[in-house]
Amino acid sequence: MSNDLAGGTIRTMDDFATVSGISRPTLSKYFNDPQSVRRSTRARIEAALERYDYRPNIYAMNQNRRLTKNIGIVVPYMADPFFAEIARNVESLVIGAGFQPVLLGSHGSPEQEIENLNNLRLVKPAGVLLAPLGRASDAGRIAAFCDEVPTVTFDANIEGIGAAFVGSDNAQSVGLIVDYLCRSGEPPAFFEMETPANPNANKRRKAYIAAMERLGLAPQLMLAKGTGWDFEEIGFREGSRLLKAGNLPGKTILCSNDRLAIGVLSAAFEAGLKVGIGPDCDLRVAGHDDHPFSRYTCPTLTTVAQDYAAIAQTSARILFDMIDSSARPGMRKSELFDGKLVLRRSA
Amino acid sequence: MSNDLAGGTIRTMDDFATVSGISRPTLSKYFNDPQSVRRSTRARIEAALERYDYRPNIYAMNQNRRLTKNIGIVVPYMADPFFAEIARNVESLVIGAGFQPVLLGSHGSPEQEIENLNNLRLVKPAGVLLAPLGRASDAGRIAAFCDEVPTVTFDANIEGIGAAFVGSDNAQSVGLIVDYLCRSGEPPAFFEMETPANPNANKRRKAYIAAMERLGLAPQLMLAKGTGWDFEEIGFREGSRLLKAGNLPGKTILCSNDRLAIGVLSAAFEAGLKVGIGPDCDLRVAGHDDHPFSRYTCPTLTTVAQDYAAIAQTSARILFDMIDSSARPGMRKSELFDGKLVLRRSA
DNA sequence: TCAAAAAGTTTACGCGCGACAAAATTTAAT
DNA sequence: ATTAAATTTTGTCGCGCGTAAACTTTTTGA
Repeated sequence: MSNDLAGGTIRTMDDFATVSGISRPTLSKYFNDPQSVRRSTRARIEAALERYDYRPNIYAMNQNRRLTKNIGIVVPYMADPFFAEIARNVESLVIGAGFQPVLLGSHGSPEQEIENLNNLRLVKPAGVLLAPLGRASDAGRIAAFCDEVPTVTFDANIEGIGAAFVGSDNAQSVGLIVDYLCRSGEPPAFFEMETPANPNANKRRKAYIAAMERLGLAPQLMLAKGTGWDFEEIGFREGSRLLKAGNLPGKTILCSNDRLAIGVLSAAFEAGLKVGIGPDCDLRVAGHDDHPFSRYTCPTLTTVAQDYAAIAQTSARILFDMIDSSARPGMRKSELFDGKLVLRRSA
Repeated sequence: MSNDLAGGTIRTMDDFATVSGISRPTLSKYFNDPQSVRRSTRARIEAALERYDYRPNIYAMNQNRRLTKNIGIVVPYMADPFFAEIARNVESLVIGAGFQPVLLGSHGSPEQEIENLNNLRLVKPAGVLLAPLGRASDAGRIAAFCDEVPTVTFDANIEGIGAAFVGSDNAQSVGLIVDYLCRSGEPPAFFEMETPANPNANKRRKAYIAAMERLGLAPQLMLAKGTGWDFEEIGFREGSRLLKAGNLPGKTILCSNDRLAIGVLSAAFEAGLKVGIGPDCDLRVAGHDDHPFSRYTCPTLTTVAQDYAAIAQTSARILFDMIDSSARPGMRKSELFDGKLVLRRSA
């Protein structure tokens, strides 16, 4: 339905200025922030936009701008539905705030993580929401990046890196499930990787020990060999080994995360063990995170849910505030959210 | 170690030309295609690059280029590990070919899918690798996009859309597993969604019917109510309903995809049914796709593996060829790959 | 009602690089 | 060594938009 008053297609902002009757500088203002022009002007622009559906050239737009409207989102492992979900959460907040998300996954590789940051540098992002790999991360390079670009980290904390960190209160969440497990049966042993990639694992181990000691019980650690991000495989393999060896410290296993627990459940099933809370059950298994798949395991997995939404919202809000005030907050903030117990059939 | 011979930092290609002793047009050629300059020149440039680590401004670069080095990758649902994996596969091929991947997920929403294509338009990609939602897709708009941008579709075919399609040969793969199931026990009933979002589901249903008739058996369809992409939930809910109703057509269920099967396995477990191939088992369940989680279900899931790697490589190669020859192939090609039987414990 | 403030217009410049043409240089081939 | 071919250099233009300054119009508020 578009009139070719200008005798051709609308390709440039100048063209659009001509057909819409609005000056180009005003249009420029509008496209950078629709709220920055008067209501009536905005209406006129948007009416014209309906008819001609012009969209500014992002390359020309961003060329002269010191900061773009891009916001980088980096997660350690996109094929993990947990991160895919939280990334999606964050993504929609970024869009809602009028920014353009640039979503990158690190595939569990520190090199890829740095590569992602380098690629982000090229798009001159206004800010970055970074869930680092953790222990494996090249902390020095990440710190250098954070010096250049306002960055908020989430999920995994690397001390001192990023302007803020938002995550879960592992002490609280682990305490919660340890309390539950002890109240409802035999106290749990803690199953985790020997050298976990994720810093949360260490915090959870400490939280487990503290919770047990608080209850006057002896902590029992079960350490799984293996590295990388194939947690189900590690949980399965090492779970099988421990179950077959028959040297379990007890009848209740608390896994450092749900993906390990999924592997352990699979191992228990293979070994012919009945997992659950009934008197006829051989084993109780619990996890941590409320992974999207944890409600379809056999049996369904008792776990602690992280507050996805709050973590996403808070980290995004902190970043937006930094961008607005165009200043780093004096102190590195650290906001932690409580987990919620999710009782299912496995424990 | 960078000398400031120019008395400052290297910000522009002109600066870099000065310090490297190479003319700017030659540098421009190099950055657009390193192979396009003489070997000795390339060496000099790369030596200088080591010292000054200059990187061209992508916005200025892409502004005047008709086609960028961007390649869009769109998958229907990033939180599905199957798609995350195939996306990652494709991504690495794109990088290997010297392009910049732009990865987008459609969150199972046709609107988001179109939005993704619109966003891609803005970055003027050299080409796009698109795994469409399928039935729900806005075929008209996607077709319009494919008119503008060289696009190869994969995973889900929408007839006539895109310059080529690369996927699995559902007739072959379903035939394979139907044959196996019939040979090793009771013939399977086919479990799928009533109105599946994915066009593969329809092809698989037809393939199932054809395979059964070829064997002289009566096809049995089990249709699950529900829409959307929460397949595990649908498989669980509808699986529970069918199992409880006790009106199963038989003792073997072939699911249209692994995610449904994961739900069905969970439902069977809840219902106290033993799934597997032993004489003491109540039910056999098989899936399709070899989903990353299918090796950790209880029991582990017998399924048909799609040839991820071949699909990714072929679709990428076809797209690269199109880009190189800067021409649409005369006929819409359709390449299909065979599935491979993956025998596990569930059937 | 009238002046001050806010918003829009006109004009003009520059960003960093792609693209091209013509001249100069290097390399390859006879 | 000489010529042709390939490559690089010099120089120049323009992409589409951000942005600043000076000016004009509209809105606001007492």
